[in-house]
Amino acid sequence: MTQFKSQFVNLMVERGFYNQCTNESGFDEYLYECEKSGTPAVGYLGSDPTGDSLHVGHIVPLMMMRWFQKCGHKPLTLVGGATARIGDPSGKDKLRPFLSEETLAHNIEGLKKSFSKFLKFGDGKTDAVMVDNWDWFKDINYLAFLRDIGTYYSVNRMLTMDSVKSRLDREQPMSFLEFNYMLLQGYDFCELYQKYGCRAQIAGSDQWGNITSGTELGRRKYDVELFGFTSPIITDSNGKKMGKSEGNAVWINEEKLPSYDYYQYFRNIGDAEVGKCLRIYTDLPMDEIRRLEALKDKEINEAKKILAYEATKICRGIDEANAAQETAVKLFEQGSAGGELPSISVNGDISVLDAFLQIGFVASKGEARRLIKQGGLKLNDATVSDENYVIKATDYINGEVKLSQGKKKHGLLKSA
RNA sequence: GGAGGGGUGGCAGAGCGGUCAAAUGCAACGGACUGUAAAUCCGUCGACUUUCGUCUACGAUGGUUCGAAUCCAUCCCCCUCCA
Repeated sequence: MTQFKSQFVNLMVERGFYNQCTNESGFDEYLYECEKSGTPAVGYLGSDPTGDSLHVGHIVPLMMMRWFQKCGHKPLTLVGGATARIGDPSGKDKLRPFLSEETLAHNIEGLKKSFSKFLKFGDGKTDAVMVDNWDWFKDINYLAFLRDIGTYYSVNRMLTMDSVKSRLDREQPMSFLEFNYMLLQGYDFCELYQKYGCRAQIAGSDQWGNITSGTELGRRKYDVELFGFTSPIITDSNGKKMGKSEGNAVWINEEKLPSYDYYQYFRNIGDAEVGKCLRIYTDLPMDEIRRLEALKDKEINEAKKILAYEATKICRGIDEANAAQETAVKLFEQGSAGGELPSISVNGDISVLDAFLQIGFVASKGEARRLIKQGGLKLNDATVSDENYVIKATDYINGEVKLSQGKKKHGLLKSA
C-alpha cells in the first residue's frame, strides 16, 4: 500500500480520494521532498460563492485539504468573488443568474464558515489561509489581461475542453463571458503561485479543465510546473450524486441544517456506500475502517452509526455529534423523544392538522389529511386515524406530545 | 435588423376550444417488507373543504366565446438561422 513516497498521495489513494493528477509521480516527488524537509507545500481549493453554505458534495475536496494539512502542508482556500460574477460553465447548460453584491458578501461569509469546520485557520506555518480572487481581479485592466494572459491561450484548445465542448455539442448557448471562466481560474492558480508559492490545486474531477488551464499557464508564463489533483465524483449505488436528503441538500453550516439531520443523512447511507463513506467522510484509521466495512447485514448498522457520529463530529463538533447520537438512540432504540428534535409551543387545544402544519412537517392541511389516510402520522407513537382529532391536555406526557411523520421525521409539541 | 420556433406543475415533456387540476417519465412523500439500508410492491403528489364542491393555476395583460392551457391582439422573455 505504499507505492508512493509522499504520505499525502498514499493517503489519498488508500482512502479513495484519488481520481486524476496532472503528473502523478512529479506531484508525489514534490510532496515527498516537502514532507522530508519539513517545508509545507502550499495547495489550494477554490469555491465560488454561489450559495451561502457548502454541502456534502463539497466535503470530498474539503477532506482532501484536511488531510493535506494533516500531512504538514498549508491549505489555501480561495473563494471566487470574481469568478462567481462570471459563472463556471462546467456541468451546466444555462447561464447562471447574476448575484447581487449583498448576496455575494453573505455567501462568502457562509463559505468561510464551512471551510473553517474542516481546516485550521491562522498564522502558523501550516495554518489555512482564506483568499478571495476578487482582490486581484477587481482592478485588472482588460487590455493588460488580454495581452498578459490571453496570448497564452489557444482558442482551438479551449474549444476542445469538456466544459465548452459539451455545451457546443448540445447546441446550448455559451456566452463569451463564461468562455473566459477558465482563463480566470488559470490566472488564480498562477497568482497564488506568485503570492504564496502555491503549486497544487485540489478539486473535484469536474474542475479538471479549469485546473489544466492553470497548470498550462504556469508552464508557459512562469516556466513552473503546477500540479492538479482531483477526486472522483462520489455517487451512491444508483449513480446519483451524493448530497440530497428528502429532496434537500445536506448543508455543512448548521443554520441551514440541524446537526441531527446531518447525522441522520449518514446514518441512512446505503450498505454499499459504508466503506467508501468511512474512508472519505471520517478521519478513522484504515484498520478500523476495514473492520467496520466487513460487517454484514444487521451488523452493518453499527458501522453506519460510527460513520454518522464521526462525520458529524468533524463538521459540527463533538458536542453536536453526541447530542445527535443521543437523540437518535432515544428515538429509534428506546422509542422516546429526544431533546434535539424540532418543537413548537401551543396554547390550549390544537387540531392534529394544525399541529403538523405548524411544525412544518406538511405543507398544507390537505397533505396532512392524505398522510392520515395513508397512516403516516403519529401522535405519541400511535397512528392518527381521525383527521378531526384535537390534541388536548390529556395527550401531553410530561408537557410534550411527540409528533411523527413517517418513520424518520419526529418533533415535539409543547404546551406554552 | 430579417425569418422561424418556443414559454405548461420540482424537473423533463404531452395537450392545441368543452370530457384538463392538465397524459407520461423522473424526483419527492406515505404504507407494506426489512436493519432508521438497498431492491420490490401498493398508494399519494395545487389550495380550502369530511363528501358534494369552491377557488387559484398552463409567461403577462386584454379580447373572442355559453365555455380558453388551447383562438385573436399587445407586451415581456428564451432559442435557432440569416444579416
